[in-house]
Amino acid sequence: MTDASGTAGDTPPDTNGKRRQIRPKAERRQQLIDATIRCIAQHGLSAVTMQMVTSEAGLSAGIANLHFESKENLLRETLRFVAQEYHDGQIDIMEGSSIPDLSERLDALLDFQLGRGVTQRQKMSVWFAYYGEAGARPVYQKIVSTVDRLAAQKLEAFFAEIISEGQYRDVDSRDLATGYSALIDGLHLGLLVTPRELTKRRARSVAREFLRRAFPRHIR
Amino acid sequence: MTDASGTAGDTPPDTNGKRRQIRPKAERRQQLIDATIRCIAQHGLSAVTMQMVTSEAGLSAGIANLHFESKENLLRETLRFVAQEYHDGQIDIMEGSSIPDLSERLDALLDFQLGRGVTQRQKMSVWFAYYGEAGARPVYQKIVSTVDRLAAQKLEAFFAEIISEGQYRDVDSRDLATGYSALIDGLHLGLLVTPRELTKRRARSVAREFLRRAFPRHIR
DNA sequence: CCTTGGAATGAATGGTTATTCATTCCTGAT
DNA sequence: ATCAGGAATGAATAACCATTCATTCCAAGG
Repeated sequence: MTDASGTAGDTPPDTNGKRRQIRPKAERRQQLIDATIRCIAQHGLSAVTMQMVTSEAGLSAGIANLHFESKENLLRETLRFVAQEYHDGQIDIMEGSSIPDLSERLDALLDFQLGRGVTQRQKMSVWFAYYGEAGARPVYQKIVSTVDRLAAQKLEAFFAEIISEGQYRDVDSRDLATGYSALIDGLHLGLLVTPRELTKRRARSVAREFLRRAFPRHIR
Repeated sequence: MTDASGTAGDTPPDTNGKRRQIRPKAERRQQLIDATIRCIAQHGLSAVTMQMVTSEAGLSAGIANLHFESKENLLRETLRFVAQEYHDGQIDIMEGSSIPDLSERLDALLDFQLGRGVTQRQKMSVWFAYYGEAGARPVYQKIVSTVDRLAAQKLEAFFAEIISEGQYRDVDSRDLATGYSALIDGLHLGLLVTPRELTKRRARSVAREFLRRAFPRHIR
């Protein structure tokens, strides 16, 4: 980790080294949130300390309390960020005028939900760490509920479009959306806890099968 | 909670009061595990302290370290207990010669998985609290994996029976079992985190719908 | 009734951690 | 080049917590 400040040049234009750096507030906050995510993934939510986070961010001990008022605040904002990121991604795809074909859009959604970005252990760990605490912390429940509700509505509307286009009978878009969301959550859980038994490839195939049974004319 | 020791009798046969009570080792262990479950559900895994647990159990501070060597041990044994209980219940039903009819057995399984016993907030909270930490703690992963694998095999075999009896085509029992398990997990998660949006009744209906689409001649 | 093994207690201990704040020293404005 | 504002630092502090163990006292056997 000791980088090359080498011999002569003492103030090179690069941004590394141990010199104190002053950065915009927003940037520091994000830097700390990112570090928090890594720490939760690596050590588990219950083992995360402020020292750990600030050290992971490469900053000094007191800085997290400077930018977030308390540890609780930092954790809350970290959850908010992860939840937002996930749901924004989903909604972007579902509203997406970028992909006019419904079949392709369905595929894109599946790709996003079980693809590289979301199923990185890091993000999944954070996700479920908070879920685990949600039963006891109304604050967490509220954050997740808020973003979740919007995503659920969009998904329901999206499924309704597909049902209409495919003339599917005996299918309720709301129940189907709930089931699909639950299935995806459950698959994420499986990927996190029993990666040996459930590979990413098989998770995708299982989810695809669910959709195929509901929308046979839109999948495959 | 102060019960009727009433007036005179100072050594009644009841087990209450504040008097020091000596009990078998196994009983104390279970008492502490039960208290741990209640504490995790109420305060969240990361907030549980030994004081909290022993006080909840109505015992003295040092007793948890006496019967379990450490806090880590207590938490590990608590997870093992909850995992066992859940999977034993499932397996009992699936192996159940007590219910010969496959349709009825399927219903019984659903009843168990989304019925009173399992979906009590207490048990769900504990379940997901550990899942949240599993990403960072191989010990937890192992405990869950072990019981999970057995239950998954039984479920696959059970589904295979149904597929055979119903002559269902284009259905893979393994993928279906994985999907069903994931769906149930996801529904539990929804019941825990967003109880406002997902009622127990609707969760059951969603799961039932999944099974009906796979085994139309066995459901309804 | 007395004795004794060991279950249970709870005050004390030592280690850990969130938070504070006096000090340092970048950085942009003048 | 100088200066003021405030971002960043990190040592100090106070609170908390798991664990220990000397002491207490229940209960079974004699």
